[in-house]
Amino acid sequence: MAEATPGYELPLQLFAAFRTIIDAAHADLAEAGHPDVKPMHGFVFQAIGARGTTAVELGVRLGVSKQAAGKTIAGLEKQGYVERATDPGDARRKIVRLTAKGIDMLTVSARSFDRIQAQWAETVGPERLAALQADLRALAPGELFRLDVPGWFNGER
Amino acid sequence: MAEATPGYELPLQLFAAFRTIIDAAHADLAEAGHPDVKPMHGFVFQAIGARGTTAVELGVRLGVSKQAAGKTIAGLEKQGYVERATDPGDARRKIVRLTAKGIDMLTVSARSFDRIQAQWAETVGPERLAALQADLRALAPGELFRLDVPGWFNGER
DNA sequence: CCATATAGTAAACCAGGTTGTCGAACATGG
DNA sequence: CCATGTTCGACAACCTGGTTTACTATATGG
Repeated sequence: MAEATPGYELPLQLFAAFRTIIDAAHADLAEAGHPDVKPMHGFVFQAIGARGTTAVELGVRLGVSKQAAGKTIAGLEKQGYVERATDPGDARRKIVRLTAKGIDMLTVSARSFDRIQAQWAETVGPERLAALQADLRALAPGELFRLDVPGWFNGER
Repeated sequence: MAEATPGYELPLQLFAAFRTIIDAAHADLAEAGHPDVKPMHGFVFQAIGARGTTAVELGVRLGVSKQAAGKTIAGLEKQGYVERATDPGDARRKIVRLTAKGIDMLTVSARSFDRIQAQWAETVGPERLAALQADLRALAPGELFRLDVPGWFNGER
């Protein structure tokens, strides 16, 4: 039983699927009043979480340096999605928290991802989707939240 | 039947799987004498193709400006993967062609992708992998060869 | 023959990543 | 109680790759 498809199609299919989800979620976000968010911001907000975080912690979660995390935070702060407050218990730390706008974005994107997942479950059947996710987990184990994507895609090996 | 996983995990899993394949392929490439190629370059080489192209055309295919395409070409030329020749029929154009090294890189990566696919088939079973690919085709229809990935990643919306 | 369009290049800038350095604030051992 | 070490955040310098603007050289069509 030889492969029906050349091996290079598999990564392209995976990426196309990823891209399809991101584009759909982005369409939802633009419609819900967040037209200026970039593809990966939803994941960044997910990593920040409702309880807030710090630059160092965010860097660890995203798999990037604390400086890069700091830059990202600065940018999101300028756009009004997060705010920084000093930690009363530790004057070195600055707690990064989502603003109301950021929380709204997180809510919308979470709802959008759920909607897309449900739609996919409807398309191929819930058990097929569950099998797909189980297989993906088996085939690509490890940390899910590696958002050093630009650096990875263009970067060193 | 609620989803076992939050919806945002699905795109992350898809991307992680994509990234796993790309990383494995580049490990193979490094071993085969191409240690300095980046993930993006596979798309670029695919866009150049065996017949060659020009900077403007490459920019269109990759979804970036002709200047960005020109920069990429310059970098690949310096690394010896492509070469530029003047078009005898139009002195403005410069035809970009893969060198033997570039073609070797394509060959190695194609073999690598086949190997990874076969390994995945072994891991989850050929029929599960076939089902996964069939589902991906159903869920993310449309053009597989959308090479405007560089522009899409960092691009607006 | 000239006006316009196209190919390629260059400069200045931006985004986002890296490493290195540093000061301020905390933690801890002597 | 203080000296030392560590952690957090910030800054600077640099890299890659993208953008816009501007320019030259070459084609091409009215």
